[in-house]
Amino acid sequence: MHPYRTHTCGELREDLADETVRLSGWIHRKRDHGNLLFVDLRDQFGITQCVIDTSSPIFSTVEDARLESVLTVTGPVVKRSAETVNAAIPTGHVEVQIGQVNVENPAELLPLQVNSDEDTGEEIRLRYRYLDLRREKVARNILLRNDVIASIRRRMIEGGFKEFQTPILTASSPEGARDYLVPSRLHPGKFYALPQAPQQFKQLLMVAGFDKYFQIAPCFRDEDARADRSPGEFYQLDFEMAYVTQDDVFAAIEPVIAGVFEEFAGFGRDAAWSVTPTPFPRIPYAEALLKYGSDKPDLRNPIEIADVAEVFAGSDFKIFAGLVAKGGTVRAIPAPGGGAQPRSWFDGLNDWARGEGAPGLGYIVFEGGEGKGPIAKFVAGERLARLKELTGLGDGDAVFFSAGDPDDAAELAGKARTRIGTDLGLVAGGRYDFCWIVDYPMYERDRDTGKIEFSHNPFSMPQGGLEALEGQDPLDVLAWQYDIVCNGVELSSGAIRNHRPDIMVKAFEIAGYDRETVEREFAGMFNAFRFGAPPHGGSAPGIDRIVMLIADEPNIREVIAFPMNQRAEDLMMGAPAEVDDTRLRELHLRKVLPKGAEKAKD
RNA sequence: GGGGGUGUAGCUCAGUUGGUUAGAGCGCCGGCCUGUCACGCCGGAGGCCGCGGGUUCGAGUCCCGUCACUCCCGCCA
Repeated sequence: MHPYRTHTCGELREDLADETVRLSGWIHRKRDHGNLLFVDLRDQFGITQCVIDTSSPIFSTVEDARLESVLTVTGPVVKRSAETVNAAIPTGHVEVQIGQVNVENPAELLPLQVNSDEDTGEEIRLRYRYLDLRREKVARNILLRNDVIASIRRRMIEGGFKEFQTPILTASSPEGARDYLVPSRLHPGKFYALPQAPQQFKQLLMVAGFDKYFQIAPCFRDEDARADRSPGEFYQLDFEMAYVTQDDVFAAIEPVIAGVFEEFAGFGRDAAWSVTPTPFPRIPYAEALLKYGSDKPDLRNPIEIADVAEVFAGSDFKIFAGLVAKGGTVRAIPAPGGGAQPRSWFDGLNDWARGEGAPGLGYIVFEGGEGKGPIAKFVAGERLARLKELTGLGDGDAVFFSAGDPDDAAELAGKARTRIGTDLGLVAGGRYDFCWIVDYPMYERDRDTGKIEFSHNPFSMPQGGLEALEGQDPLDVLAWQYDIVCNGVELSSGAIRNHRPDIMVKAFEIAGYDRETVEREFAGMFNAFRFGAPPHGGSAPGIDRIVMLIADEPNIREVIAFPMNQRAEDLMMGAPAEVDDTRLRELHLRKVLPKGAEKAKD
């Protein structure tokens, strides 16, 4: 007989009755009746009830073993009587009569309760992650992650993509985040950088003649964390295709994404969530900003923002009229059915808006064919009629206003849209609503410096090519750049790349980089593009976020086996850690500077 | 770097207007219990109330500072 097990803890059924089996696992729970003891033995596959009574000489060995100790038990499978069947678990029709036991590893007092789903503080969970991972919910998420990745890989390979590995120790890349640096021992004073994404490598694979590339790629960025953004490292489904248009990229990846979501849409739920059918809707960036106040709109929220500048232009409401006259705008956020809300709800939204740095949120309630509320008296007659027309609202509804500089007004309107939709219970549940955001501007003006900068990836092909860059205001140039968004979460961004050195030079020149800088900073790619580069494009959906959405988890740590905390520390392994001077010297580094010294000039 | 929230037993939390001995559930230790499956019953141990300072006759509670964790902004696709 195998020293540890003949079956798993999820495997035994009635047909094995009277057979002697051996199981190994953790003590999930004990029920001690004094002369009769039940032990629930758990492994990845399930839980099996084992039983022993005082007639056995090893009774006290089992009784003394604490929860989460690892046991190997041997004994006959016994069919349970009808009254003692536990229909709640698959193994509930049988139990194992413990004949022999071996305590493989006893457990000390636990810092967290494995057999409970009660919340435990993040710090303890991460410090004892191996115990946290024993818990049903976390373990299920991590297994889901495996299944999702396996499904993605299968679908990509079936789609003709080839999987590649690209370097981890590489040069700083131009993504815009801080790099993680690794000092070189062989080259004093020089550093490798961990890749923020395999961006240049995948483009170089296209130049190399490989037609469809993909990789479940680790990416490293030294930036602060968020609930949906793990610090330090994360994984992307990085892919790239040669000789493609934007339509081709969408057509290739949509069935993969939609397919994976459909496959797992029932995860942990009574009913499967619906998934947007392909092709996913495409929303131009400018339209998204106007209608949703965001380039990652949650389409489960039915509210659509309207531009109502004309309603207030030249009106007696001098604040808005003045803003419009100065080139500002007024955005209306409809609140269908909002008229039924108490005054305190309107006041609360106003307080919230002030907390966001806005002067407030003006509003009008439609009632009995007229407008009510603090600013309603300024919007009467034709203006009121036009407002109703633009917002599609009527009696019983309310509308809020966000006014000011178009960018600011759109942003506040977007946040208000989310709040109002949530407050009024308008956001649909049980759905994965996908869309593409397309037609991103190539450039934007930095609000502080006034300088023209790349708005997204500098390697995107401008729509219209070189002519577009030469012929018009750079701020009007659109890029072949796109994001895929699901339920308000940005899953990826991608682009048709700029594969022409002449257009690259021009594009960077507009953003203030001379030819020499481009040739030096992006040497690998720039050189490659001189030797026959195919038109190409791709994208890189975030693996962690896909799993997060499928698992319906609000925090990315719930779908990562060993995440760092918000301050990018691994509490379990003790990383980052100090190193001794000998090792620093070997790397040609001197003792570290005291805290705060990074700001000083020397 | 900035703002919000939290910090009380091993874990999750309660703790009234500042009041005398800081509680509960789970876990742990001991006792009873042969059909439970979140077993039940009885008893027990376990507390720098994050840390430091202050106000007060008296502080878990109020004030100031600080640290940790977390969420958000900045940052980052």
